[in-house]
Amino acid sequence: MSLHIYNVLAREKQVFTPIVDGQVMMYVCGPTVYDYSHLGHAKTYVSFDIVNKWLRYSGYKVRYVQNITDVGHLLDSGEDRILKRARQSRVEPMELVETYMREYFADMDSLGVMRPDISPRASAHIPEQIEMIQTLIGKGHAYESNGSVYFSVESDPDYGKLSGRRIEENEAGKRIAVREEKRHPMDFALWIRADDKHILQWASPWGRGYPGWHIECSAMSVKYLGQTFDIHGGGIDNIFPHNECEIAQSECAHDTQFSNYWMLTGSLNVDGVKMSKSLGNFVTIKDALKEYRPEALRFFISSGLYRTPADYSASALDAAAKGYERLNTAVRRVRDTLARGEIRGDESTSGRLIDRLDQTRMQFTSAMNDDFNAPIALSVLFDLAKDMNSAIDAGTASRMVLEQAAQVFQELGGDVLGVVRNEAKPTASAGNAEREAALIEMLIEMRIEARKSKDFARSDAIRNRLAKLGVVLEDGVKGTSWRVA
RNA sequence: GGCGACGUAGCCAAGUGGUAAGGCAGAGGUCUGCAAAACCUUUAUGCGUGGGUUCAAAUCUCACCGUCGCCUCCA
Repeated sequence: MSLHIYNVLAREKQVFTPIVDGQVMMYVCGPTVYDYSHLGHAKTYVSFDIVNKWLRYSGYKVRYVQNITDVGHLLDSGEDRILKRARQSRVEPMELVETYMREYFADMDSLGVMRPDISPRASAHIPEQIEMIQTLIGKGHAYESNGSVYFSVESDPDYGKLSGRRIEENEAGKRIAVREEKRHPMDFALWIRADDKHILQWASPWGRGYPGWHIECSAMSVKYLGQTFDIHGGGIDNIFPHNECEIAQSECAHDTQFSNYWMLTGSLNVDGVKMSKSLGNFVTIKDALKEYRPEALRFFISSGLYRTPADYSASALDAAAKGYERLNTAVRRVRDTLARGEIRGDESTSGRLIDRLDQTRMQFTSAMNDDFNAPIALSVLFDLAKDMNSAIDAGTASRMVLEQAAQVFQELGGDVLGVVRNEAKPTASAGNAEREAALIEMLIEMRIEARKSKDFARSDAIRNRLAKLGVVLEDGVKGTSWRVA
């Protein structure tokens, strides 16, 4: 089955056809860096990380652009949110931007999110934005008024096509304070005149000012991806006005389709309402990572569809963490069995397992090709985990089956979904790790001796003290194994 | 008020016409000195409610009830 994508523009799943065969040009709206990122951001960016990785795994050459908004994003008070925070913290605006941009990347790195190919900053693309605004004025889609420039929504018959919002409808229930400089209440700012107190300001043909929030995405996407590109992503909460305005600006400036496919993620809710900065009901990624492994957070995100809203709760995350443990226990057993060479099966006992591995790849592929259905993809991995556990228990898995299973878990569960731990790689401190392993083995031997002489008090003491150090002992039919919790 | 989603087991969550994936929790069992882990069995005659279409509906349609998002800063 070829890749199908739910295109918000058409409100249906469509066959994905890239503009250039074998190549995907993708833009995703990035964060405004004025504070720590929370799990809502994690949901969106992990979701697109999976999209990005699946496209690459499928053989596409991907150029993934995600902007960093560091100017122009206004509060409803009309104040720039970056400037406000900078003033509160008594730092330079760009110092604030730098701090939280680094934090954002650090959080994404922790979550195993592959960095975008280009992370353009709005403040570094002022000339491109001015140029685009000039084009729009030249074509009669924008007008200057009192040092600011507005986009004329009435000049764009397609305005509202993404969100399904009609200009007339909005007029009836409008709650926006009408600026007198606007011709139409729905007109939005492309360029905003700055007063003297405004620190972030640039020279322009209309005097000193700064860009509106929406124009950066239009200007930077055309620069790095072209006038028409394949996929535009973001959170559904930005469908209006932000995404709608991007389309209007770009299509009116270039007279061609902006993005062919629109993918928008569902919001992360807490007790039924959206997790957001303004409501204060958010959990930062940093705090979440103190309690849960990054793979467990990705497991939680992957257990629902990217485009439906998810509900955050401690119990939902706990359940995800346990599911993650079970899946990874199976992966660890496959790896350990291989590493220790405890292979008891051969080709005569593992024929069915070879078929299961092929089946796993096929089912995983068709799930991901069906609009990146990660929950189904995850369930396919669980089915394999169960079969591999059984095979290892029964001693029917051959070396080839174990090796291929390890590879499937690594590629699909690790490289694509990021819910499987990477195999421990040898490091500079590998010598210490070997010594530690030898010491643990020694304690296990001492415990076995104690158990043989029915000295369970002593055997339990060894197990308990190791457990306190984070080393879990498990007695199986083939002896005692250990793992780091 | 307008626009858009959604309502599936105790919880999370897939499934969009052919007879309900997966995870968590629960119950019983195997294994164990006891645990842990794993495995086996089991847990929705039913998918918000009521009509309709169909041989067949969680899936299509209509109405109603409920929840949420957006319309104002948010991924």
